[in-house]
Amino acid sequence: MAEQGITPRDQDFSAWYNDVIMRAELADYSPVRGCMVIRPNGYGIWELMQSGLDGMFKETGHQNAYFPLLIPQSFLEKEADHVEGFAPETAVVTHGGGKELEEPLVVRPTSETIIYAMFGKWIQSYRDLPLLLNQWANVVRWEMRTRLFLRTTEFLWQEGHTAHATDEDAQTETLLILGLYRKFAEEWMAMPVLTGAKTDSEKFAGASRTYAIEALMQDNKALQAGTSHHLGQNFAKAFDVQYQTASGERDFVWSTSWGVSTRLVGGLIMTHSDDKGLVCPPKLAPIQVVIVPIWRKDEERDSVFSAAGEVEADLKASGIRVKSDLREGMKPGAKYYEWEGRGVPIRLEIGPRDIADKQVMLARRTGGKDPAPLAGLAETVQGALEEIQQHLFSAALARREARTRRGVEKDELVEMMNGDGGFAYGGFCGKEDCENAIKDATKATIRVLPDEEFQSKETPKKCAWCGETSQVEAVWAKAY
RNA sequence: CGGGGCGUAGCGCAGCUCGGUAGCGCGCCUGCUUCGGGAGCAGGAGGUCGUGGGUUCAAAUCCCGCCGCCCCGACCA
Repeated sequence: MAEQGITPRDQDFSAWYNDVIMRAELADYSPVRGCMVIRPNGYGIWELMQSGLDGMFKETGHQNAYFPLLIPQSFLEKEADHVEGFAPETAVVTHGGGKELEEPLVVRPTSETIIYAMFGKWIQSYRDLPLLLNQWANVVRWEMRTRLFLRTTEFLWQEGHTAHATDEDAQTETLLILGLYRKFAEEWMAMPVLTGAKTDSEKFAGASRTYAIEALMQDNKALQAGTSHHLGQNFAKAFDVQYQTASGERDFVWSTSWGVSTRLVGGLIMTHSDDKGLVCPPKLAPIQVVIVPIWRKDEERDSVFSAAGEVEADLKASGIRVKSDLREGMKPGAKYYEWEGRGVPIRLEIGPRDIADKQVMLARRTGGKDPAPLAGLAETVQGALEEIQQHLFSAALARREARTRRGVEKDELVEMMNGDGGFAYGGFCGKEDCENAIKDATKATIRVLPDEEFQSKETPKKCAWCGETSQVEAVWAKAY
């Protein structure tokens, strides 16, 4: 046994999750409590996520900017709900250069406040709107309990902040981003998500409305994978961000904020990986193809290495992220295990027999191994990568649907949430009392009030808890 | 902060009950033989036993304090 084993999912999902991260060398615990080190394999996934998302933001007219890490404490206190939500979890700098600061500086838990302070300077006219900014940054939230990628004290994310002339424009923006997040989750991460609005009790501190994408993990718990907030005029009023309209009046801007974080990496792991280690969707795999040469004698090694080099160059030329594993003194089987653990989607084995037959063996991380002719190999591999991407999405979608129940009433909701979990659709009267009662009884929360596309054909008539008239359909689940 | 587990070599652990010169597996280094699913043999390097105090001729082991980590809950992206 070369390395320690991975705890099976059905034995202990949390242990499995940590084992996969360690085996794939995605991250490691750091000397700082609650903070992780993102290792090259994990950071490579994040970089690909960044690049995919960044492209979408720019295509839709957003620009990147950067604001300070440190925020005057008084800024955070200007918006009542915001301070209430974030004050308990901030890290505060009280000293600098050996002296106590006149005003403490908060390490940003999110950047609304400092950004609106600047928006106030930059926005005078309706001609300055919309202002569409995004920043890639780190933030700090002093959480009580942390988990690698899912909740760390410091985490990496992007936060978009936009200002608009009208409520409608801000609403359109909020939903545009929600749609981008969904597209990214589904097309890049192969992770199906529900979209919808949050209830008041789950919405962002300071927002008028919060929308989210929610995914179902393999342990049937939900993961909030991204949020998009309509902030109304709350922050504009707190920071006095006004503009002059075309007709000459003054008005506060309407604004939005939205973000996804390194938590997405955790979602990716828990959506696709198996008991052998990470399974990475090809679009986000830092290494999409690994070439493992096989040989006995020296002269075989030479010819196999040269064949591997040609295949590598061929695939690279087609834009495939490929690596040759030329390490000597390591048997092929050992390499297979290592690359499987790291989630590389495709492995190409090249030995003397393959060279003689003008082929390679193509093994998929998701199962199956077949010969593939050298002629047209790049196209074959490209096709296989696309199939794997598709297959992962379909499998995840099927898993979610198998764990989804619609039209649940009290008994089924309780049984499901206290049992195997999953997404439970049911009627909701809209009262916070019912929401809380369900949470107390099952630890489940309303993940979203689903968008039309996800709503049930038969609209629930009664609240799943109290039985009174339902105002809206809700989706419950236990969540990370 | 409450409950549970744990700190001994890079990693995973044994040793602790009953005190007496620190051990195993993996990994690492060197060499030879191997190589189509986790290689074998030989030699070798590597440890203030989390930390501070106490008991003792003698502490990884017994006693007291502290620190840290993981898991489950409350808080949350």
